[in-house]
Amino acid sequence: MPKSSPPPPPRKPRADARRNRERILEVAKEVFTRSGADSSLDEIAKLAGIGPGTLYRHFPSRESLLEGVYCGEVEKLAAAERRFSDTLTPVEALRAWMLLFVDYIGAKQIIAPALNTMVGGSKVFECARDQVQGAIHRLVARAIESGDIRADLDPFDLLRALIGVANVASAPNWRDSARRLVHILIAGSRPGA
Amino acid sequence: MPKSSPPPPPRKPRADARRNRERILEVAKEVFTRSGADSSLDEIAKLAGIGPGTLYRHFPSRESLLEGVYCGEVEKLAAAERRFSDTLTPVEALRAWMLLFVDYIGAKQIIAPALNTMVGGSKVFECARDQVQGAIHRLVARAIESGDIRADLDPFDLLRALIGVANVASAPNWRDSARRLVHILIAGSRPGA
DNA sequence: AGAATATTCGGAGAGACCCTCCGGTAACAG
DNA sequence: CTGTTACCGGAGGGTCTCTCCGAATATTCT
Repeated sequence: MPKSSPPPPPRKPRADARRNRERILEVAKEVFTRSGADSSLDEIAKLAGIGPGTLYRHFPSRESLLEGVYCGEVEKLAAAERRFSDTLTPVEALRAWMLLFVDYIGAKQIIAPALNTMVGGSKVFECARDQVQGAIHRLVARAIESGDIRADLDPFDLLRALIGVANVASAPNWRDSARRLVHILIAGSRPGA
Repeated sequence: MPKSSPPPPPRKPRADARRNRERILEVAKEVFTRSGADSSLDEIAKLAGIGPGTLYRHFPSRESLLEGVYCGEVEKLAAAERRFSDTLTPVEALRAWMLLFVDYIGAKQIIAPALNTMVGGSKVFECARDQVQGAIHRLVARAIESGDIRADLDPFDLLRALIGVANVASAPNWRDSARRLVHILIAGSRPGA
């Protein structure tokens, strides 16, 4: 007689698997930050002290590894959205969050190609995309409600601009430039403009 | 006794060399537009009906090939700058040129990584960079003079934003989004803002 | 505790790509 | 027409990505 219960939680993951997964994320984050998004995956595996097979079983594609690495950062961004919304005026919360976004994303070299999928239709990066899109959507809605931002502003437009700005994070003083651009974007989104 | 005249024009380039160079540019433009900036160079050579060696002699690096392909487009942008400056008010000339930039550059998928070097310090892309930087510099200077744009606006900031926006040219309706962003950028650069 | 079993590990290897080198060949000058 | 020069094109070394499979190990059941 077969078990009557439907397939129970198959088994709990093995300890070494979890350890390896975390070590991979740790090393990948460092290597991506240092050498950009097209670093050698074999090099990451070697630095993590595992074989390429193990790396590819945990993260079948380069993009899935990038997603794994930056999902943590994205959660911090989502948390910041809640914090800013609680402590700042709507438009200042939006500004602060945008500045933080530029710092967080731009500081890590070159997530660019992966980020593009965030506004595109790709299926990967779902977790990150939903969180970021939700955050900017709420921030903009609040700022529109308070009358500081034009009602017809599409939050995605701002998001695209932010990602674009973060893309160009190579010039020597890109950071100042990016901050000035955030101010320009917000000024250009005011009702009077 | 050596020739007294300094090295005369060494020789005129061979006919097949010029033919090959043009064919390479033609094919590369199509492939880059279709498959992005990291297409296989071997594939381009094969499609052009030549060997890899020939491709690499004409264009030693991937970036130099990209520069060769897009230098023509950039010249059209420079020409448009002159035309707009002659026929439009300063701020409208700036707006029209920015919209044209987005159309020209964003329509070709993925020049992104190469474009980044345009605002960065890289030595490649010099021809294109100088033309584009000169154009936006003149447009902004004229608009500042007429009082429609804040005097402390850095033209490079706008250029970086444009390149960023063009980077994200993947979403279904990126074109409308990009046009809205140009308007936001200009509105945010006005003196009152 | 000890055996059975399922899952993970890690390296070997196929395929693609980038780029270089060099012998053959075709164009230009005299 | 002949010599010289520059160009052509493919073969090949090195690197990277990603897959496959035997060996090793953690977890579970008796």
